[in-house]
Amino acid sequence: LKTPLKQASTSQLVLTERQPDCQPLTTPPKPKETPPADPWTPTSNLKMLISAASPEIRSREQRRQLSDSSSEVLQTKHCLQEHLLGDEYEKSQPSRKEKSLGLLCHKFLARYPDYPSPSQKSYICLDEVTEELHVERRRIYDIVNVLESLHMVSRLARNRYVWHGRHNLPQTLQALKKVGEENKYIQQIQMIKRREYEHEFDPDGERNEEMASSFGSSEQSEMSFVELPGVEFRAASVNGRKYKSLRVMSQKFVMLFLVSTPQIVSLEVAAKILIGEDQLEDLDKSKFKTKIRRLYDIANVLSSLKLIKKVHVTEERGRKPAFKWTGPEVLPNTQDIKLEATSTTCSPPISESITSKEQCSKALFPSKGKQNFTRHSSLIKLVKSIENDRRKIQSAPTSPVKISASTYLLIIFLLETSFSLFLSQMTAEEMQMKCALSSPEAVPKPESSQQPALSQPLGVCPASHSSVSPVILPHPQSGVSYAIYLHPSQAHTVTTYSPGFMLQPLPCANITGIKSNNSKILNIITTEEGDSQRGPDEPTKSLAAEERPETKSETSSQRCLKRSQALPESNLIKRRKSDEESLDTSLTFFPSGYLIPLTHCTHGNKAECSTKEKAGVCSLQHTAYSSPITGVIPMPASELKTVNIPAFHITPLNIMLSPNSIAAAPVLSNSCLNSSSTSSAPNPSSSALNFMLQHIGLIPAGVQVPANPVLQHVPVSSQSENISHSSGSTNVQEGKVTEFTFYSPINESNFLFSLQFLQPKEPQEPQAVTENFFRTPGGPNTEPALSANSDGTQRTSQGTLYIPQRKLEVSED
DNA sequence: TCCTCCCGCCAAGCA
DNA sequence: TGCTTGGCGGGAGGA
Repeated sequence: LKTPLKQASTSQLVLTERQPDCQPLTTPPKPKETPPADPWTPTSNLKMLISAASPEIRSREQRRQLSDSSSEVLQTKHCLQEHLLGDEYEKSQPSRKEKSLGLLCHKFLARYPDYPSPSQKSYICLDEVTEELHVERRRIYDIVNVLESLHMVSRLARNRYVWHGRHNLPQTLQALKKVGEENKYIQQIQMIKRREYEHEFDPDGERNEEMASSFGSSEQSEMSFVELPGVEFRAASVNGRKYKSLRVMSQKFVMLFLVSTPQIVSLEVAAKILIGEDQLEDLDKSKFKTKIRRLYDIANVLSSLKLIKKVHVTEERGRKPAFKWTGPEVLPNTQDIKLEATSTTCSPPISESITSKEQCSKALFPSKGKQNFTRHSSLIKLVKSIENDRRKIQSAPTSPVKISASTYLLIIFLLETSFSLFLSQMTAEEMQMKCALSSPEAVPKPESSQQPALSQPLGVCPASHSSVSPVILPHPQSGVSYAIYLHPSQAHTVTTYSPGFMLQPLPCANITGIKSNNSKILNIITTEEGDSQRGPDEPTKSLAAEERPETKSETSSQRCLKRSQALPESNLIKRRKSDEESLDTSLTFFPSGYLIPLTHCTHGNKAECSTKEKAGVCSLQHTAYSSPITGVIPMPASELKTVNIPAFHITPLNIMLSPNSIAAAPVLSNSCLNSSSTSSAPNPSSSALNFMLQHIGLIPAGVQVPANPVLQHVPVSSQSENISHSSGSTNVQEGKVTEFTFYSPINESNFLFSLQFLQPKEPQEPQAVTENFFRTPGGPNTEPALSANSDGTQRTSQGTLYIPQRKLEVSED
């Protein structure tokens, strides 16, 4: 049994990639030709190893020669060591980088083909490897253990492993994803992030206790090595150490990527989850540090396999190392994979008919048997057909459309509530949250009829700790705006029913990957993902980073408020994908979503848009329509290309409306809008609250909930800097902001969201509401909301819904 | 200063 | 009992 030979092209590719300055692999020079007097350089050993990986020297004889030469080189090294002074010798040693596990793994992988012939088994002899690579066995174990976790190798006997290559990788990843879903890793991630967020405001809170309960007992959550059928697992030790082994850690680490959306996992979160599964009560620094060390080891190997890539996630608390999944996309299981676990405490067999996603679906949306709604060409045709029908309906003379702010808020709240319920497993009592709405029941958005037909998308981020993020954007063809609600686990089978709204799954495998027909009107809502795609030198990022205020002495509520004010500017800079390069980098982040037409609960007369539509200026109508699937219009994937959805959003919601919108609101007086004093702020109507609560089923129809006392009106003096940066608008820079801040009635320190009303210095004439009621800031060239308007006169008339998010940037090293 | 992770001790367990 | 395997954490290089 001999170590199999690696294909020449592969080894050269891998090694030259890692060592771009090395020579093309040719027949290596005989080591004997190396003059002994040559100084031992840090790269000489590496060059020799590269030569060793060359196929030309793969014959037994040549390998023997190489081995001889290696020993000679070692002798030379020792000799050199004797003759050199200590410092000189140390300097002559390979640098730390050149001895890194990642590079070693590259060299290791270069020895074996990615896809070995199934008929010919490849064997790995550890002694051989350690000798040829000149490393300690210990290091090889690190590599092999991680490879074992992916079933790329398996242990055959002492000192001997079988090389499987990447043949098993898709199956393994699929299995790991499934197990990860069943272990609710996504929820654990969310929980940790939520705890982190809350910890900012409650540093003395009983964090561990809550976290322990969220993780469940360590026994229950303990999971051992995930095996594949046909890949025998023969760990050297079958004691308790196995459950802490690098193999299991590696698998768990990979699971985190596979269940996350986006597939970025910070080391901190990963370590906490791994610790949490072991012994949460021992969550001390040293243990955390150790986990981090091991994760680095694993990450190095995974990076060498090109499964992950290191990035940095910058959020408000600083820059954190993280890794982004760059491996193959793991599609949802189409057939159950029988997994075997070596632990009795492992998850139940995965062959159960009800998958995690289905369970999620049922938990979330318990009714209506509709399930899959697969995006298919026929579906697109159907959508077009429906849209045509709707156009015909809408072409009838109607009155101008008014969009209710409560419609938006209702959606936001509904989504937030529903998903929070599911993800955080809120209690029923918590669900009785009395969330007051300060907004008018109908806040029309004055808008010029000359508004470009294809307007800005609207970004909406839920208020807190939900793992899904809706984005509302107009639908140019249909004239209806939609909330796109993305499921973090790429749910593809979820169908929901909710009073007044229907959520339609949009199972786009890659919603950002399809070229838009109207890309110029689509804008990026900058998110963490968006940031991650942004080059480090892009101005928006630095702008956002610079403008983030930081005051350590502020109180929690102040921080909340500050966050709510600061976030828009830093995160809602819309970004337009103007070239293919940027498009490419935006791929694969949001594989699924739900579309929620915002036609429900429109108020006032319908828009008379037949003529406008002909003129191409009024294609968006927020009118109720009655198509065969009323209320359910899948968003063509082409329009989703440039939409980035925030994924981490333990985020306050910050809604900014134009004063003109407010002016048109029947229940909000101008005095309120014009006032920046707390005393004069009127208590907002509770009708919107009742409307919303009824819609989400928290209270029966007819029951009225009084205006919520937890609503706080927070006057904000001219936050011109915030506003101007976030919107890019110049004509609101000097505006006043009246802000309503919503707190949870359960925990008043729990900031939910804030509603800000903008009043520019020069009031605009109230105008008829159009589809462009809400806008996201930014856009093409970072000012899409403005640049979309050709005349620029409508900017102040456009209501703006700013969705702040936690400051979080992802940068790649 | 902090991140990153090499390095090797040493314990568990196998042959 | 020697060897293999691998958990673990000190501490140093590097950013």
